[in-house]
Amino acid sequence: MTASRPVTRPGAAPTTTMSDDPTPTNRTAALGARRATITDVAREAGTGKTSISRYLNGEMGVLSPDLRERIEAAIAKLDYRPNQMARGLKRGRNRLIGMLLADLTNPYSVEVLQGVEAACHALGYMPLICHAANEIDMERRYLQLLTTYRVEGVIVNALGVKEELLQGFAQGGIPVVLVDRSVEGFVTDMVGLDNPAAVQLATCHLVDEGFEELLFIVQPVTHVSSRRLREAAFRETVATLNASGSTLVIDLADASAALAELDARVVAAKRAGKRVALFAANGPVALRVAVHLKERHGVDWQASVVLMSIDDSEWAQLAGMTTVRQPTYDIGRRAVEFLHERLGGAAMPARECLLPGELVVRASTTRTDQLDMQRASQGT
Amino acid sequence: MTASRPVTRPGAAPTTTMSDDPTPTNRTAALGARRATITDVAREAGTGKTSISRYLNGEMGVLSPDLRERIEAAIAKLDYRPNQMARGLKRGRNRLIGMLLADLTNPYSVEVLQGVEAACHALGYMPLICHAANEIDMERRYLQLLTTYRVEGVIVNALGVKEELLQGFAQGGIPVVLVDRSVEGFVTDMVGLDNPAAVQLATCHLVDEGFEELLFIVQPVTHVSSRRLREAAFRETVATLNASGSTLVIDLADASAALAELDARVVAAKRAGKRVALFAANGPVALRVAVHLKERHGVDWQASVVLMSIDDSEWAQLAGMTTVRQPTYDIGRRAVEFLHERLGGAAMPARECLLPGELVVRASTTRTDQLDMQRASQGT
DNA sequence: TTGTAAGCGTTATCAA
DNA sequence: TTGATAACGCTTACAA
Repeated sequence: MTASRPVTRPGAAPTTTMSDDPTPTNRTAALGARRATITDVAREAGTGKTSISRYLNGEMGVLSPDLRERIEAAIAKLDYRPNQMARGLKRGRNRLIGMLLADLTNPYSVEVLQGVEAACHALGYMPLICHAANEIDMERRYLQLLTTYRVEGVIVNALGVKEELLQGFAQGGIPVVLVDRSVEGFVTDMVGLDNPAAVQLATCHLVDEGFEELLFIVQPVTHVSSRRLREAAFRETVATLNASGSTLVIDLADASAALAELDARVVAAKRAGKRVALFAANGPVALRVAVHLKERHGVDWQASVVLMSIDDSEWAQLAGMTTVRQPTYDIGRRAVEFLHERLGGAAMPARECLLPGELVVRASTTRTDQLDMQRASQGT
Repeated sequence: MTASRPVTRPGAAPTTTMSDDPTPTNRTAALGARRATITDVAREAGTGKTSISRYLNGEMGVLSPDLRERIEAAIAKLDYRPNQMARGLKRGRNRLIGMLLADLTNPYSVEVLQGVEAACHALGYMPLICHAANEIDMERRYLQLLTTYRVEGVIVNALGVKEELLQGFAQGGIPVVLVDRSVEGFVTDMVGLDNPAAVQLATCHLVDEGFEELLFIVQPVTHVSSRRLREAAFRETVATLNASGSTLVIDLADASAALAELDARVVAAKRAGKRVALFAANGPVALRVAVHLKERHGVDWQASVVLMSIDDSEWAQLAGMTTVRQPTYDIGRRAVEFLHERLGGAAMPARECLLPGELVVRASTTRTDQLDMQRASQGT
């Protein structure tokens, strides 16, 4: 069972090319497949493990140039890499940071991830990325796994976690930073979009552009604070501006009813002679709605219905759709920084970092286009 | 420095709600922030570590019901979780599988990842996901890190790795599975799309639909085998069918020249009275081209130019673009299975698993649309 | 400046 | 059926 596992050998590989040295000619060959350990290096360099460890940890001031050279040579010769696991076990910290993502299919997550990765890189952490893929069970399971791998901290883009699970980390002294949304009953650092400001920005833009009936489309707001905040901000802004607007809740897993309702409202508004604009609460909603509108109104759907959204999806440019771009990269970066500060011992009340969104104006909401819209607004 | 890190305390957290028990009232409180170890459990259960270990590893047949119950209770009481790092250190395997992705921004990667995750889950592995974000340095760095964390195997969607780096894994007895593309000079298991078949499928479709001039658009093929294979297959198919077609290389980082050339070729073909179709070698290329065409021909660009692509991007449906959908999920799954077999000791020549793509026909290449195209084909 | 030895949380060996 | 005890690969007092 633990027999030496034969290394992949050429044989009759179809498409691939060359490479035909039959024996593992390199330096590690003597050790078999086993990786060199600190003991091997010590022996090779003719010294003790301590000195190797010192070398590895950069305590150069305390090593004679001679010894240092021998160590360097030994490490190179054996192609030695310190075992992080062992290191972590001894030190009590393994530089691992858990990053739990609700849905990588949402470009938002990928972008946040990029920020997280960059910051981790800069600060010497290794992100242990967990993708719940919208499965609440997966989320729970990964959270357990993270605790099992003894991550030093976690960044959570929550799907449906309950407060208690996260509480477990906090009580274990493992800092938790929430991203995009908070978790009911759990007080901790959190980073995300300044939803009220972003929604206000967008809503004002629509009103400025002369739209008279606004329809905000959002997934079920239960337990997802960012959705709730966006919806609330929409209503509030509409009220403040004395504009006319309503909210439509759509479940992406079963959207037909909501989409029918959407059509109905659009038609009603048009009948009332109002210019109507649709405002999707995030990228996935926007895509779903766009696909529907295209099915209903044809390729030229944008002449009939105006759509904008939060999240600057990659196809937004193609569709010429106005959006609010989230500062995703910074959100990720900031989350890691929060964690880093906590890991450094910072003891302060939970913080909240709300970053501003950026309005990206495109043709969809622009006056010239509205004229087209006017012209074609007869569709039922 | 190692002082007990104060757990996040409410304070004046703005948006969040409730939770105000001032003391950590739960069971682990007595231990401070430290997680319970196997020794703690043994003491609590009034037995030795060995029995706990046996329990953890499911050797139930060798435990008296009584002891078993006590252990169960102790584990629950202390909320004990075995430390994977320590486990791995002792056992020599930590169930970690490295997954190196070239670019998560490409939905292809995310989809493959989903398959990988599912398979890992099923087989009891934990994927350690590394995202090179198109940076060749990152890729190298992550590869080093993976070796440092002693992953049991690696799945690599290569960016620009050199054979030697990967050779290091193989020689260390760590199986490597390549995804989507091979690495020159490195012979190992690999999983990906059956490029020749997929391209042939698409090309035949275009010819069947009556297109007379085909333009294949692909990123620089150097060192990315899948691109090379697709391009070759395109040329071959075109030759076999006695059709007319050419290839255009586009560098997404600096696309203007290629896009100008593209326009020129399209115009030339149309002047010659030929129906022309563009065939993008992957999703990112398709998006770039589509955005360009839209800028050039306006919202109704699809009436002027026909585009299809490999990779069924999320916006493909919105644009009504014909595509070849890759079996991404299966690719990921298969890669893990390959790894699992190697880890189980399977010693056989390197294998190659080429999965078929699926043609998804949409309006862009469909006859009725071509008529529109004909009508509007006067654009310079 | 260098080395010895103890121990991190497990599992494996061996004896009871 | 159970339990000491010795590793695993590393860091860290503490000596020399």
